[in-house]
Amino acid sequence: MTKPRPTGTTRIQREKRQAIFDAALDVFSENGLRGATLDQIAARAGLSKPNVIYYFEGKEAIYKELLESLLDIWIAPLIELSDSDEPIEELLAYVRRKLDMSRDMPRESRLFATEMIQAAPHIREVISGPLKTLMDEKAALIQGWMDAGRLAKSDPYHLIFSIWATTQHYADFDVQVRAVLAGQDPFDTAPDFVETLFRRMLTPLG
Amino acid sequence: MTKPRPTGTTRIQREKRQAIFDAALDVFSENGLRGATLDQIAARAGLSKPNVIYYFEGKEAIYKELLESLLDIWIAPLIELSDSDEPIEELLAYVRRKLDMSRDMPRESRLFATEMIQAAPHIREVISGPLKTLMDEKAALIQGWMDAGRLAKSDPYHLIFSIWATTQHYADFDVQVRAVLAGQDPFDTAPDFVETLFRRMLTPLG
DNA sequence: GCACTACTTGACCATTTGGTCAAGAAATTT
DNA sequence: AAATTTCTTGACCAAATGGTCAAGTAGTGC
Repeated sequence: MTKPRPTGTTRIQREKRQAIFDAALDVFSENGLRGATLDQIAARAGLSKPNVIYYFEGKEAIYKELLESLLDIWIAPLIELSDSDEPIEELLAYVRRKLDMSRDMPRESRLFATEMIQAAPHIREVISGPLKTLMDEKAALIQGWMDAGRLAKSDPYHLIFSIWATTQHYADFDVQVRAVLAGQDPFDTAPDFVETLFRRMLTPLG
Repeated sequence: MTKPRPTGTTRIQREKRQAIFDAALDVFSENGLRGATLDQIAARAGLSKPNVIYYFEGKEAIYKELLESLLDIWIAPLIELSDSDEPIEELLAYVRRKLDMSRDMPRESRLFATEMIQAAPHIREVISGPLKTLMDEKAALIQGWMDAGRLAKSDPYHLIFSIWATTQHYADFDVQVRAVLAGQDPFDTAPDFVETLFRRMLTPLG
């Protein structure tokens, strides 16, 4: 028998659970699951440690629920990628959305990055299940565009990987990027660069 | 007064310290500094915990010395990037070396990635000092090629970032990449893709 | 106001973990 | 082989940490 937890959705429950999620996102994205402590999360949420445990089963449960609640948001841009008369613009819009997410949701990006680097023990099934299915679907869409000559030919999977890599880099390695750029805001210049990069990659030759 | 540590370089000291570094690279790259334990490191090195402390000041010291000892190796490819009659081939060779490192040294890649994601508290000075200087130098080299019309114009800093991002992605997100590719070895197909990507990006238009 | 439920927390506990220490086992030197 | 130094570890400790619990404090419906 697990201890009873609040299941309803009173105002107070929504607020406190949200506060815990916010705090947990801060802490987990900075230190990973193992490096984070309940005390840190509780302090940053403005709650006592037992109070946090009142709302969640424990540290691991917070982490897992947080990851799962963010997964949908995280892959939404890829889901939105759909057939279009202008495949290049469609893909560049995807690139732009991903770059916007790196700018506006860096903690989420780092959270997923850390989870992936550590072999994704908590979302492995999602990755090799629904995410793979989604990737196959979108790769087929892109392949179709390539076959129709509307897009330069290349490997659709690696294309998506390279979009992920270049855009997420600005969130995950923010410190390094900013140190090297010495004060200049990366997001002032990155959009133009990545657009150029992928436009050249996608545009069929002459 | 800090406790005396072995300073000489006897055979046994070299071997044991190396064994600890190897084990630490495993453990730190999987869990980060805070997520790793001395017991894990000791066990994987085949030593007792006090024995590990005999060779290093402590957990943090192992981490820091490991990071620093790997830094040189890690940035060596960028140092090697130098002036050439064929700038595109020179840069593509750099891309290839970085991709080879992702394939052959994934633990090192993940170690640095985790450190960066966590705001690089242990190598910040290196990043904003020597690494920035190196980047400025290489960016100027690349800018020179662009000004001479031998390379398509773009932002040299972002160009290097995108090379880092795309190549390191295959090491850091190995699990995800392999899950999506369903058994196919990423490194069979990645080299061609990244070469195409950057060749198109670098080749001046008509 | 009263009864009842939802919420909150100080004090506490068991385990994990970074690190110490004294004493012994191997090497090495003389 | 005796003396000396280097290496090794079982037992131990203090702090950190995930989690519990009983007792109390708000809310809420009547």
